[in-house]
Amino acid sequence: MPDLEHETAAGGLHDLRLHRLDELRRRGIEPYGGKYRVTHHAREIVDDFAALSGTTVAIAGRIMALRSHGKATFFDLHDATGRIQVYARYEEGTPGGHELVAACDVGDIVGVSGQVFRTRRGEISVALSSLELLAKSLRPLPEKWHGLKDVDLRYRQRYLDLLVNPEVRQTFVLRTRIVSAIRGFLDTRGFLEVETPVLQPVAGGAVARPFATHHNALGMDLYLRIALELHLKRLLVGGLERVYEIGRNFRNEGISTKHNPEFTMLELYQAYADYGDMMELTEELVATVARQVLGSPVISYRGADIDLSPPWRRVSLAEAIKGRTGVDIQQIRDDDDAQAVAGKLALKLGKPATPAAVIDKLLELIEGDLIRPVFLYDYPVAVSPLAKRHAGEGGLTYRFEAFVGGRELGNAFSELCDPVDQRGRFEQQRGERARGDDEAHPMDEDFLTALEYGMPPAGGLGIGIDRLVMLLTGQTSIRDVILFPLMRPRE
RNA sequence: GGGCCAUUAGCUCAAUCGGUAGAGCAUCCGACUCUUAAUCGGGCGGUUAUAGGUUCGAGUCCUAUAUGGCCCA
Repeated sequence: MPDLEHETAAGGLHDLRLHRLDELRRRGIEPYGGKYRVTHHAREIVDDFAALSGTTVAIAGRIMALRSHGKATFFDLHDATGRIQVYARYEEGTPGGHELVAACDVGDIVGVSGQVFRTRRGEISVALSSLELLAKSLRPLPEKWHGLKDVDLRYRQRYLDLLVNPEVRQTFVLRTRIVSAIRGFLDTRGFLEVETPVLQPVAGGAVARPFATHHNALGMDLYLRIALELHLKRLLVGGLERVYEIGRNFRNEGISTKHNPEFTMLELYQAYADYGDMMELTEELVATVARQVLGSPVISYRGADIDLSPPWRRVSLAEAIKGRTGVDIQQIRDDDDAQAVAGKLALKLGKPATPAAVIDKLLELIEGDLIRPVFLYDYPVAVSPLAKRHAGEGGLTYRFEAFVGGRELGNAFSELCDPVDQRGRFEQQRGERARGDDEAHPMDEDFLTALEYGMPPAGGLGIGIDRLVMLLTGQTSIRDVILFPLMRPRE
């Protein structure tokens, strides 16, 4: 037997509890249980106390605090619904149960049955009549009062973050409810949820660098998808008129408070609709989800109240950029124009000064000011290789982006369904790539073949789910709405 | 990719001008039959992220590295 008086360092604690594990087994107590028949949860017992008082319940959860008074012990049991206090009392003649209580540590997962009652101090509790150890904990939990604050540890060991920081748990519960609300909204409007490939020979549908991988049996290089778009449009060709997918995209780019290499997008396509319909759908969807999940279309974000109720303001991209920077993007027609503007405003592009690059940069400059919901519409063809050309305005497309809280929330357009025009756009993008823009859209012959069979005119919409969750939960970092954000390995 | 900041006990944090590394919680031992951040008494726990350097002396100053955060690209 180790010297318990002196075996209490962190490693020592681990050894100590391993030793206790052996002790328990030696006494015929298995510290890792199986099925436990739970009859009630903490929340129910508190909510239905009047009905449950005096009845016997079986609950299970983790011991998060332990207050031992010699022959009486109180502990806080946490389950998925909340916290309930358990009261264990030493009774003459039944010492066995009490010994087991004494063997419990903070962090252990136990099943308890007993009668519901209220203590003298008024706390609704369960008076323990039997205790079953379901999982012994070998490591100390983070501090009970201050929680876990070290962001590095919070992301790397998210389970601890969830365990001790209730507001974190709440954020992720909201995330799930938001996604469910979106599904409900779309399902009732006749949209069909589908799944399309993550592994693709050509990664298209967006402007981004893909992750590359390899299929051994086929001896074939593949990419992880960067967007859902091109496969969903193939489904429009196939006669599915309203489809959507909520799926993971992968982009091989830097990490920031707005970017995680894998993130979740909603994309939906509606045949015979246009980008005006997509604006209405966007504002309706976001406001409905906010009402369902938060109870109100007015949210508080970074100290500002933002009303998400439709209709949202609509401003052309050209007006928005001109108003803020004085630049008329209609006048940026070729690389010379682009270079002139880039030089005049001292834009740092990081890639060749093409009209597309300069317009992207200008948009980035004004983005932070777009707090209240707004649609910026009619984007140039140069930055919209998959959107239908504007009938009236040369060089523009029927495309918009939605902004809320200073961030892009969604991107939509009337889909380009002319296969000849689409081929031309891809050729154009190939040119951009040849000039050094490795994010330019790749040629996709398989997709063009599909278009050549005839794709109905359609409106398409993409919404960044992580961004939407950030907006609705008041988080300012994408890592706080992704359970396990990408981290460099430690050591 | 660049700049700035952080890294001290399992967790949350102190440490004056460069002069003996501390506290609370957790943990261990003891007391205690209605406590709830239980309380009371007594202990254990540190290569101050890592590797170098300056100095009589470094948690503190310098350099590099690692990880993270914020800002910029």
